[in-house]
Amino acid sequence: MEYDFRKIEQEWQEKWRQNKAYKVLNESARPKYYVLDMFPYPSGTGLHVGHPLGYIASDIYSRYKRLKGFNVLHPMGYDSFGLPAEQYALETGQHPAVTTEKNIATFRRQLDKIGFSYDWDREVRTSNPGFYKWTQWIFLQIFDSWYNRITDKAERIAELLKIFEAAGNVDHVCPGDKTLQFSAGEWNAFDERRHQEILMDYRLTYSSYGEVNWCEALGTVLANDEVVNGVSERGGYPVEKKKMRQWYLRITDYADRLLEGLEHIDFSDAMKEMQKNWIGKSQGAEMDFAIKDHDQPLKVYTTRPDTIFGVNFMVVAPEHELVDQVTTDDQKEEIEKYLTYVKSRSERERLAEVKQITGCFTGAYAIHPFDGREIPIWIAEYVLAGYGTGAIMAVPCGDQRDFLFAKHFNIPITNIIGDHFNGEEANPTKEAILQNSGFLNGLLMKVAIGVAVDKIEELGIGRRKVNYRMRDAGFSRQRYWGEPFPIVWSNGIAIPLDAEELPLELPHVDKYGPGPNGEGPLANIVDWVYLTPNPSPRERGTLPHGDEERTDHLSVASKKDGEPGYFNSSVEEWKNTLSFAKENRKNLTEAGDTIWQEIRNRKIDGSKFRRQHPIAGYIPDFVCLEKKLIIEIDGEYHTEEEQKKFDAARQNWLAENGFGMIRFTNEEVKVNLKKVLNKISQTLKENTAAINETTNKANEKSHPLAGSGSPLLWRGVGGEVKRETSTMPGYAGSSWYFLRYMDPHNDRLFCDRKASDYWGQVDLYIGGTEHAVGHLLYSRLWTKILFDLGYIGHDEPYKKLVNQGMIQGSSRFVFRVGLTIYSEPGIVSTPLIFVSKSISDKIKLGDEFSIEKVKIFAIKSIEETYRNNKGTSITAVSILEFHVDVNFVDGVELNINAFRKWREEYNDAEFILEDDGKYICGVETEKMSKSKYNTVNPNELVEKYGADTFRMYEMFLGPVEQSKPWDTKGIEGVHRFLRKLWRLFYDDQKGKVWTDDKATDAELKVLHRTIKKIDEDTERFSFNTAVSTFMICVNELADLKCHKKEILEPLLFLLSPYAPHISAELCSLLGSKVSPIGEDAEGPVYPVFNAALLVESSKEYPVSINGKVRTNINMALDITQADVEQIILQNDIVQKWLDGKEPKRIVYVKNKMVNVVI
RNA sequence: GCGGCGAUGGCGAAAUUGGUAGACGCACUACUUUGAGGUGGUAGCGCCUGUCAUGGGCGUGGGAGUUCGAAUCUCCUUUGCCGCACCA
Repeated sequence: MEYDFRKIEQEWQEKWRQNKAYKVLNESARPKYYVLDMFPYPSGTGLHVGHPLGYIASDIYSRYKRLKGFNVLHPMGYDSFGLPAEQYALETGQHPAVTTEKNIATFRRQLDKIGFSYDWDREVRTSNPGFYKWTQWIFLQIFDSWYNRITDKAERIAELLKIFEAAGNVDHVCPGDKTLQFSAGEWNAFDERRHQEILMDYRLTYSSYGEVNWCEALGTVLANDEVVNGVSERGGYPVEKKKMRQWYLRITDYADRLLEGLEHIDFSDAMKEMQKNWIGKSQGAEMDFAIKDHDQPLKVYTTRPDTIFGVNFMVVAPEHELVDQVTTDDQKEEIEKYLTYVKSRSERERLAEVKQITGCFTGAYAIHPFDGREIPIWIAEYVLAGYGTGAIMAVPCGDQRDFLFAKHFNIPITNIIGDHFNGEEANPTKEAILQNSGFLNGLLMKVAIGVAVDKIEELGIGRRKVNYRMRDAGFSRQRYWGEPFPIVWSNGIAIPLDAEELPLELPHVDKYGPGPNGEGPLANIVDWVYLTPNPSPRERGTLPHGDEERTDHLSVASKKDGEPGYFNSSVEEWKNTLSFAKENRKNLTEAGDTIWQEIRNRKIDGSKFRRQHPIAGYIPDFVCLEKKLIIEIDGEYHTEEEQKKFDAARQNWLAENGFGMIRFTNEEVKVNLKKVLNKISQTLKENTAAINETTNKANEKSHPLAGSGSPLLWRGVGGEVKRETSTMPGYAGSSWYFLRYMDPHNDRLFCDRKASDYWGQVDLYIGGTEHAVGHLLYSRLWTKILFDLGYIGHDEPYKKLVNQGMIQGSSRFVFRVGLTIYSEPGIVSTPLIFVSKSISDKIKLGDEFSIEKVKIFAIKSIEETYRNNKGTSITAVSILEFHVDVNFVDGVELNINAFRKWREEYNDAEFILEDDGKYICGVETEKMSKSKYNTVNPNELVEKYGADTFRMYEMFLGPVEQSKPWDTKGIEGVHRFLRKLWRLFYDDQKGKVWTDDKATDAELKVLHRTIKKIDEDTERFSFNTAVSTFMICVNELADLKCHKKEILEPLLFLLSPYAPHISAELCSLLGSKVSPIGEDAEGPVYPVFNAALLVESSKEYPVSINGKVRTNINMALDITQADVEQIILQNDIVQKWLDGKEPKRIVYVKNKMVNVVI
């Protein structure tokens, strides 16, 4: 019986799927364990061998934990919102939802082949409304929160309101505007708009104008971590600074807690270091320098207040607000010139020319607070507006940049550190004794820092200050394929949707181009954006479609109801309606006029009524848009039966959209105006409840206007109401997805507290380093906020993080000959010639002989093509390198035939080979990528060797955390091992060879050594050594000719996490009572190590002379020092090395070794 | 410039606490199974040197140090990768 891995793997995968072997429940008597992979972005290129590395590692660990008796949560999903799908849509017109769906299917097919133990019932996709409903919901919770510095946690905005009403903001500095101060009285006197503006400056997600990273090519803003060296991380497009309204996460409020939290989690040093760097906390002082002939001081930030007497000049950022004010008339021109120059330079140029020294003197002087010196104020690019105060005190003897600047502009340098400064370069030491430093003279700099700040604070010219490099994270993108913000704007105030109105679904678009004014594609969908009933074309902004093809909900409704006259179906019709309405206003009835006089100018309840204002294509007598109330005065026209029918249909439609209507007859108005007005006032008050009801009804029916926001909240705001048209960034969904896995189908909450309390933190998180400061930081932030708000019980999402290394591709190159041809009679085409590695090397080195050889070869080829062409000569030969698909290369030898077929133009290519007739390719290790033709498809390997082999080989390559080049060749060794294992059970010739015989001590020793090692290795993620251990074990059992079930069955349980299919098959053939997959286990089924079996009574002690091992001597393990000495000295080899001398010392370490020192 | 991580045979690597450096696998060599290829099996395989044979010297990027003993600890240095970067 052969090891037919294809059949075995297919059958078992099918079986596990059918009996839901990997289903995980939220309640269990067993302890929980949560193993998580970073879910993939489903890209169009599918998986290469680098992707599954982490998945295999986590799968092995999950299976291992399961066998050890844990209830293991091991889910998988897709981060399916994102830029690439949308870029693809822009290029091809295919809807991102469609391509994403397709890509996911491909991913799933590939993943399934590898035999993972995911519970697919818990799958999440960030682009599913069922998922992003909760992303939006969490966003709203964050929106409704602020950071209380006193309790040091996020709290609800309602709490903040209470504080403001009672005490103003004296205890709570406004993070958005630190200068803002108001008392309770002032607060209470502010109007609603001012309230909302101030609250926005406190919210943890907020919208504000700010400098953003704008990427023109991508048509969107990017977060700081998405910009690398001045270009976009994706695509490498230029990024510029631009002022725009954006949403932000106030992550800076959490800087300290994010920093502090790192102490309690198990991340690699590198990872922690990266996060620390990103947060960039620095301790220093902020201090004011008076400016000569000027009221306002210059505020600077420094981490080295001890160097205060070494200041020789001040530098402020070119963008600094004081520049304008302090520049003297003499310098105005120079400064203008410099500012123009700075503005002309893109971010990229600035970064590229970091070492260039530029700057300009403003003509102004600051006054040194201690010695009264006048210090010139300069502006220079090297000071950034965004950090600290945007101004520095320059100490050239201690700071290299200041030093270079001083040298460049011939500014004198004060030395305050004596011999530590050599005049050649700055010395940033803290160990020097200060000189020329007034009251700090004679102090060690380290000590002087504190002394200086104390003095500064005492004089009231500055204070201790902590600064962070981290900025608030941009949270909006001018893009389509992301979560829509559950926010509507009304007269500049952001109003959150009600929870019941979520999810706010992403509307369908046909075009993905940007909207007007730098807005995203959603801005093009007028009907979706504008919630003001029946907005005018002016309100709508631009018109996306041609007039004739405009088919919005209004016209749809009109067609449905068969009311051609009442609803607009085109702009033309709308205009008609409008002019009709205008006409109507001139011809008010008597009753109408009576009412109008009573309700105009917000006379009733402050509600704004309009008369004859077109709405939903019809023109009611009066309408209050804020409260969605219509008043009709029943004229004669409407008494006709036919018109009554229309009225009913219309009223029905209006009701569905949240409009209430009250009607009066002309008589009523004339006879009892007071009663009529009372009724209006009454209805305005009551209407809110009715409106909510109708809105919900509309939602259920998924009317085009469904989810149009809560009218209740618009009260008192009025005016144009439109949706936020940005979408959330890629990291929104991934900031909390690990919580959704715990309770994936919950439609009442993002995750039940019971579920999150049960599963708690992710015990093991495996993924790449590329998310160090993006996803990992943001998800830590969201977790902390959700914790503060009481939705979950832990404030760090991941207990332990393991970063898998990158698998690099091993690229292969071919060397094409580049020829410069001189041709007498006319043009000849260049022959396509490829030379093998050694020849190309020689040509590159300028080896005359090889160049001549190639020339002759080329001439011959040309002459053969152009028979009589004798006038051709070759003047120069060069070498061009091209990536060649690694699949055409066996090791380094090119398969010439396959290569010829690769591209049409290669069909007739000629090859100059090595002496042994082979074409040898160039080799280089680089990132695995389709464009480099060095990707290896895991499915081809699974097809050829099986999933078990593939899994083990990926692990065998080396430590999971290390980057390493892929080499397909080695997979044979692992495959050999699995076949060797199989032969312990079944032999090709003899068939079944396994027996029920009793195991010997030697065999048990082999088994238990293996159990111990595998257990330890798996526990510490040393999967490569575990695979070796399996190999050693099988080699030893084969040597012992051991075919005993007693030994082999436990071995299969050990192996099962690594190679589940073969283990399951062999266990089944052995007739095992328990599955090695662990699906039916109530408790641990993992083999238990029995130390007693490994106890030895003696050991081959290595004996070294002066540290070099010379022989081995077998001695009892518990032998004493005295006995050792006696035995050792009798040994021939030791005698030989002693050469008659007495040993100085004999070191004996029990269970280790013996060392004789001569 | 700052920070982090590494450097061990032809290659991927192992050495968990300072205790026999190179386990395991690939590649390679020889033999064997087979008609042949593949497969399977046996043996060899760090470098240098040497023999009838036991052997000897060197060796974990380089240099110094601590130690009876260092791939492992300390200092210096070279170099590679990764991250941050006019961050005051």
